Amino acid sequence: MTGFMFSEAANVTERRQQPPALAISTVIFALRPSASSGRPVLWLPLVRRIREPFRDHWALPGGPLTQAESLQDAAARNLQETTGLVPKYLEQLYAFGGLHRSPGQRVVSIAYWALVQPTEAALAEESINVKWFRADKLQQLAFDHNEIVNYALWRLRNKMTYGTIAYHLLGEKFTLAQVREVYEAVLDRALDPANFRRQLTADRQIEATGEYLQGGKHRPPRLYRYTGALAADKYDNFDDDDLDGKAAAVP
Amino acid sequence: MTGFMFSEAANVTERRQQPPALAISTVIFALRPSASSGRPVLWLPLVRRIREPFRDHWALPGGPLTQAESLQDAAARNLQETTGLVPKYLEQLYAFGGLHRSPGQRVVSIAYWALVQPTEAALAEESINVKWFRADKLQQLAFDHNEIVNYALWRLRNKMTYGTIAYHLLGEKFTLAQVREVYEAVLDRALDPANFRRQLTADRQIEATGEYLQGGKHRPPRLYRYTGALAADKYDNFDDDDLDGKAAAVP
DNA sequence: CCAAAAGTGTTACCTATACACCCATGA
DNA sequence: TCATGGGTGTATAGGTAACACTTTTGG
Repeated sequence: MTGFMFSEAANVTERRQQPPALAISTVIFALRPSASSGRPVLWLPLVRRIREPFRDHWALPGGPLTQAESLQDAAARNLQETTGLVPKYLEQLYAFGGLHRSPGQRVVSIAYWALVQPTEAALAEESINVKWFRADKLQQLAFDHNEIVNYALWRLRNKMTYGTIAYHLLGEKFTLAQVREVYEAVLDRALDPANFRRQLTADRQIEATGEYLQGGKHRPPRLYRYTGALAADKYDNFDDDDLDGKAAAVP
Repeated sequence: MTGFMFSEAANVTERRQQPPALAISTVIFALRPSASSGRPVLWLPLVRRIREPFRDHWALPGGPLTQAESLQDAAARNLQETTGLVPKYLEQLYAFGGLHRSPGQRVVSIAYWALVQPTEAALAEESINVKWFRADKLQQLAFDHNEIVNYALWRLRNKMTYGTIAYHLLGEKFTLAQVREVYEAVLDRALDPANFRRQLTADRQIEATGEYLQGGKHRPPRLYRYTGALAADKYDNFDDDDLDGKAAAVP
């Protein structure tokens, strides 16, 4: 890089004057059958950086926050532009605001994480600059994006352990064994099919459709449907419509 | 306000051009014995706004993000300036980024929440513009700060239910009954003293000091100490589960 | 001695787990 | 028919809740 010291000095000056930039990053998870075992594995899309810093490194989809959209909307738009998919689940992850995350101007990134269904069409939407990777075998990413992904993975496993989130990685109808495979893929451990089945059938959010999945090698399993509220916990969609608000008294 | 329409028009123009401002807000909880029952109750400090918008309304402590400090540091500084206290617990809560939180320029607030010990000195540090209020009886606050407080309360109750967080609201030494009172105050329900005791004594992070609390009316209880890790790691607090918190499923 | 909180013991119940076993289907 | 995953039954362990009971102090 030419003029290295000069531009560094310029950066120092900029840092003192410019406010921190605000960006959105999104960790997008989907399941894809492993080529070897056939079991589902977590994948996520990354974009290749086409300019400095970290040129040619892979990074999370994202970008600066546009004026006209809420944080959630910005994340959803990034996701749509990158994968062509509409997420079944989208949640704020964390605001990363360390001083030296990015060389040059200071950047505060608000990270989101999403679950999308593994439509082949979507996964096929790759290009030279957008590619899907296995979440458990990531190379060195740009900025602190490895840490963001790790935190998202931690959160996903947590929700998978305690909450009801697996269905967002599946289509409308699914077998109980498919749900179990999702749990096993994310938590990376085997689960007892008998007990797992009992837990799910005890959950009233899981409803038998009456249909059966045909075409398998063995006894056709029942198809189920998730009837849990996809919208509106009391705090959902918080960012969109709201009272006016702003930071408190400036000291 | 003179020139109202003119400045409104100016604001609209500004919105399109300026990037969103970044601010930090902090919800600070402490326990204080209720005047009537003597049981501990949650209180939090608020600051009076001395300028528009929401002049003379009460608001969360906070301010714009200074260049030289991380998000966590900014929150800690706000807290210190407002209460004079150093928090025993400080964790990121959520980034609020709705479009119309603040009249005028758009503001994205990264909210933190903290637990501090109920030193009288600290609670006495009030002024005309800084005052403590009961967390369960708040008036209408500035901006969307009521919702931020409500979310912080939800998170506190959640952590109190599943995690080990009550000790951060107490001093170095405490009786098991005091811990139980904290749980009862936050969760707002009675707990069985016998079973509660057993759960805590089974926890290796709770350690008997060998001392006894004298001066009570009845049998003097043992004093215990919390030996769990207090230090926040570099990501602030990663043990955040958020269970089914701010989830937003997109239809 | 009495009141009340500290602290102990016991039991019922619920749920997670392990695992034996039957069922239904494709090949 | 056999292999295999779908699906059911059942015994056990560990933890939680309910509550009776004993202990220790101040008044």
